[in-house]
Amino acid sequence: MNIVYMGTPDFAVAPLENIIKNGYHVSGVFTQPDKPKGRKYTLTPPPVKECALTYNIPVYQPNSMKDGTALEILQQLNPDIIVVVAYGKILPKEILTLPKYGCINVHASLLPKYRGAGPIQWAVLNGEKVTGVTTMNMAEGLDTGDMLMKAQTEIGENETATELHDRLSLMGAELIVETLKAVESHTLVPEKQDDTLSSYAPMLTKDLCQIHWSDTAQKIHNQIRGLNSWPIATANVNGKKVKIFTSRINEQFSEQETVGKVLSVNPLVVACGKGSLTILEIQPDGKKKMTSADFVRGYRITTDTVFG
RNA sequence: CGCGGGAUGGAGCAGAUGGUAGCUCGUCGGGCUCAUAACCCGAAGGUCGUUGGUUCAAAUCCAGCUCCCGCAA
Repeated sequence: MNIVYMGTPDFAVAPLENIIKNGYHVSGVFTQPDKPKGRKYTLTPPPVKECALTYNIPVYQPNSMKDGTALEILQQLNPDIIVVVAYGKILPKEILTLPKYGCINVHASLLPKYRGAGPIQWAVLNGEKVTGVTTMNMAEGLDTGDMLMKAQTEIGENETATELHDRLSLMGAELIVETLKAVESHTLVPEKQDDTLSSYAPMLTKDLCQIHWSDTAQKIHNQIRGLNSWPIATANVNGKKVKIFTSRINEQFSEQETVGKVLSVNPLVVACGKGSLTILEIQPDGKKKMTSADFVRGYRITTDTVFG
């Protein structure tokens, strides 16, 4: 089977590799153009590109999928199927219908829930207990295609979006290969999505970062987990901004405390609207990430300190 | 040349107006405890990122360089 793969970030690397390792022929990889990154504004290739190059697979990075050049390339590659994993571009109908078996996509949620660009993070932010990956036949709508296979997993109480991301990436890698095998043996039974159960998970923005200590400890904990590793939940201490990377829910100290007040310094515990949070990893503005113990020492945190 | 913060013993930080380098920890030794991440006593450990300049004298002032980080993309 001749496959063209489309994907961009880390999430899409494992699935690509697993497809290759299972002996499928990947004749071309589409990925987003290199983008300037970091303070020095250096042009950085997307992870999928670097991966594809190590396997000597031709890489294509069109700016647009709609101007016809992508279509031309695809016609030459003549894939039996296109596999799309977090590519980041909408495919026009001409491309969706080009391959014999169409385009299939791996999405990091149990569809129809969490359609969109941020399914993993939003599942954590909302405190979901279970999530998974879904493969589907791509349709013109965003993540609305008929579902092919699913795999589900529990979200750990303290699991961060980063950790979940990595696990789902591996699950997606397994599931896409299973799906491809099923495509070949024609044993798939596509299942329509129930649109009434759907929800949308947009890309994260920095508006979500600020912690409101009047929220429940559970909600803030979800916020911290879900925004890790980007864009990271933030708070203010003694007039300085800090990023909070890791926390644990603390049921004790729940009542009648000023919200945001430091209840304990070792370990560092902060009062919330309901319950309290133990802070484990924190990063002051302009500094490196450090343990809360180091933070308490260097920044003179006492039980009179109040987080804002 | 996008904006800004920073580089001080193993860790995190203080060190206005230049003149013996400190704090909270950690480490090592000892003590007290049935015991302890607790407490008490003592010790070791720093070319103050790098190069040059100003000065009788610079961690502290000036310039260049390297690296780290936040914002913006």
